[in-house]
Amino acid sequence: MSLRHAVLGLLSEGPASGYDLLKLFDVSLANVWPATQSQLYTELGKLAEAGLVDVVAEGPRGRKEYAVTEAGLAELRRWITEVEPTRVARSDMLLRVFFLAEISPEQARGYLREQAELAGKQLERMEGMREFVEAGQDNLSVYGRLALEYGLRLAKGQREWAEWAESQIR
Amino acid sequence: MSLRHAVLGLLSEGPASGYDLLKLFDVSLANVWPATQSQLYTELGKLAEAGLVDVVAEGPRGRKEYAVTEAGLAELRRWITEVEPTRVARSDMLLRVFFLAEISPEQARGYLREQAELAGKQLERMEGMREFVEAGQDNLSVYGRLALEYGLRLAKGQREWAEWAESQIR
DNA sequence: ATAGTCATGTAATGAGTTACATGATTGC
DNA sequence: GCAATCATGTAACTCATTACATGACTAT
Repeated sequence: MSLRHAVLGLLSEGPASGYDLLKLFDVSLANVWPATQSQLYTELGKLAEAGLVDVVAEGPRGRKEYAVTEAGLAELRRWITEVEPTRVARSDMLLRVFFLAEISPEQARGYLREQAELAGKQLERMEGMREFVEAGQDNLSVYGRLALEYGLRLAKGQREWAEWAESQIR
Repeated sequence: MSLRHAVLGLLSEGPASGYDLLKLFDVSLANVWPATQSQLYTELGKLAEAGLVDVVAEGPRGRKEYAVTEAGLAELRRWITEVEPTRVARSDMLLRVFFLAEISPEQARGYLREQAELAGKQLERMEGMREFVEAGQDNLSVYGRLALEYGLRLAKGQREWAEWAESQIR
């Protein structure tokens, strides 16, 4: 049930339309909780029905602007403080590692080398995001910096691990 | 479509029943790709229908032992070498970080401290798994060690990050 | 005028979770 | 005899992805 809370969280920064949220997801939560257009509109509908958000304005082209309600904010806070984050994060990258015996050592090393490179590329992308996020003064940017730092450390660790793992295979 | 490949991968080590696989998941892939009993039996059915596994024996209590076919192995190898691992790993732990402005600084620090502690506990659990995994000589254990090392590094990094992040909030 | 972007919605499908349902065999 | 464990299967529901469908407004 995290998409719901992602939407409530974004709306807590100010009212927005489904379309706005879609773009907001792309620049902020994309690496943490991606969402599709379809999912967003459906969720906004459910959220409105549950009274956690309200339609506060209608604009051109059928644009509907949503704002989070008090009940929505309460639900967001409850989720942050009282619901335990999911223990396991699925990783099909790591799942493949278990089965590397099924391919040749050269191929296995190739796989790990590619993972190291991908981590490197992601690292670069995130370094690029940094200046963007550093600029913002809104809540999302302030705390987004903590999340970005996590991402940077994760990518570095992943690259180092993949390089080490490659060296372990002979 | 990773559950399918997780099953093929486990069966590549030798024939097993749904029940066996369920236990195997718990001791090997639980932290990387958890699966429920229900999911496993359903997937085995589909896999058999697709010709990627065969029922090779039937035992007491309706036990069915499955073995991976050549086609199944080919599919497993194709998946490892040709299918790109998923880019983003969803993290509702990190998602909450974006919205920490919604709760008090004390609560936010508390949240991060708890994440640090949870990472510490997971670290201990994995240290415990280490001796178990170090003992095995099968393919799954050999490559499982690489995955375990990843988990250890990840947990350490996560703990350090959470402690750092906590210190950033005033 | 027309291309681009803004804007919302639905349908189909696949994947994952929880709960229910059932029964055989084994060890004490 | 009875509890534990072995063993499989199905149903209902939620969540996520992809594709389809439609149309209004804006800038050139």
